[in-house]
Amino acid sequence: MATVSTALRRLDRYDWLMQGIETLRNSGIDAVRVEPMARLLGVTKGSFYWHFKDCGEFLDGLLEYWETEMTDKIAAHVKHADGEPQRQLLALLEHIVSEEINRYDAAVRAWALYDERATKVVTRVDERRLAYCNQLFLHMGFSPEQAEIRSRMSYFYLVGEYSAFVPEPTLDERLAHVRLRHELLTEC
Amino acid sequence: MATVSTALRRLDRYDWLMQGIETLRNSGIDAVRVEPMARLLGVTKGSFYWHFKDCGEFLDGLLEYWETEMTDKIAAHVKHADGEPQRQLLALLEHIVSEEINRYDAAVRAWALYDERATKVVTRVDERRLAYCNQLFLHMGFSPEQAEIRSRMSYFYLVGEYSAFVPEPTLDERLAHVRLRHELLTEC
DNA sequence: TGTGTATCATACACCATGGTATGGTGTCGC
DNA sequence: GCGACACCATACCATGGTGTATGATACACA
Repeated sequence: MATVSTALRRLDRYDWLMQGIETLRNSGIDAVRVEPMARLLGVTKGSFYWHFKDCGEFLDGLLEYWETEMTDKIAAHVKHADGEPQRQLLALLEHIVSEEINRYDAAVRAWALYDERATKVVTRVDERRLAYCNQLFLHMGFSPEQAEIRSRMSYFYLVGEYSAFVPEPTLDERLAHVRLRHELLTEC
Repeated sequence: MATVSTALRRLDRYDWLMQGIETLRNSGIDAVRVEPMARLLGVTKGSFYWHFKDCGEFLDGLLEYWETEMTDKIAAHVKHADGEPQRQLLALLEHIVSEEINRYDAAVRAWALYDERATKVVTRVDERRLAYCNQLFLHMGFSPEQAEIRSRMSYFYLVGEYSAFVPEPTLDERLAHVRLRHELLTEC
């Protein structure tokens, strides 16, 4: 057998995790299997079981990656966005919509429906986001009751838009929608 | 072997479909497998393959059942709810929230993420619901642009609430939320 | 040049499932 | 009480997955 030595770069945990994220996004958590991913990576599952003890450890790694990426991105945005809360909210919504920060959200949510570990992670992320949104409305001067309903309307819209199966509007249209929602929720 | 003849009722397609719906709701589409369901039903897969040609036919049956149940329930509600569109919308939202009409929605949406047949069905249902909601706002006198954003806010809130992982409020709280949303979206 | 180590390949045992082929069994009409 | 049929059990094969044990291989460094 001619050992064709085609620039054989060895893989590490990160390569496997990236393949897992991609497979999760494209085909769902039940397509995240060792042997198919090994084929995609051009190796065998011997590689997988070198880097990970078993599937459980791999899935925990996926969740950890997703959670930190989510919180880091939000944190990075929140930092350079001070000012009045009204403008802060608009900037946040525009950022989420234009950056497609929720790109993997649907896949992880579907996963979390039937996996307790994923449920815990998604719950933490959702509660953090919702609490942040709620604070913005409180800082605008709304009553706790109004802040709650308005923050929920802001956040659930995003989740619903990514979860519902309606033809996705263009980016421009979505940005126009953001402004209209922002107007409706802050100016009355 | 003592043939224990424990009131052995024979099954039909409907029994299998109901088991499929329950399994789908409790454990997701990837748990909808023939042999496990057969165990739950106390039979073997011989029964399944008597009533259904294969898994494809079974899954089509599940989708058909879900779609007709959804549209029938909405249609049944719409009928006896005439009057001004403003009250009609409120009645619709209250009905959806209190009847938990979206009980299987999350499971079917998760399914539809990676299955084309399910995608088509969920898309039809979502577009129908959204269009109905949109018409209500148009009848209230809102501009097409405002009707679009308000109907989307109404509907995506529901989808998002069922998809997000935040502690579900009590029924009373959710009904209070419905009234606050309705107020915000119709009275300004 | 030789040795060690990280990394992967290979082979294997084991299990779950889809689908088929065929035989068994209760029930109903006559 | 006897066929006929609806319904299910059983046995079987093919496929594809997890996890393990162990052998190959290249590269780093002496």
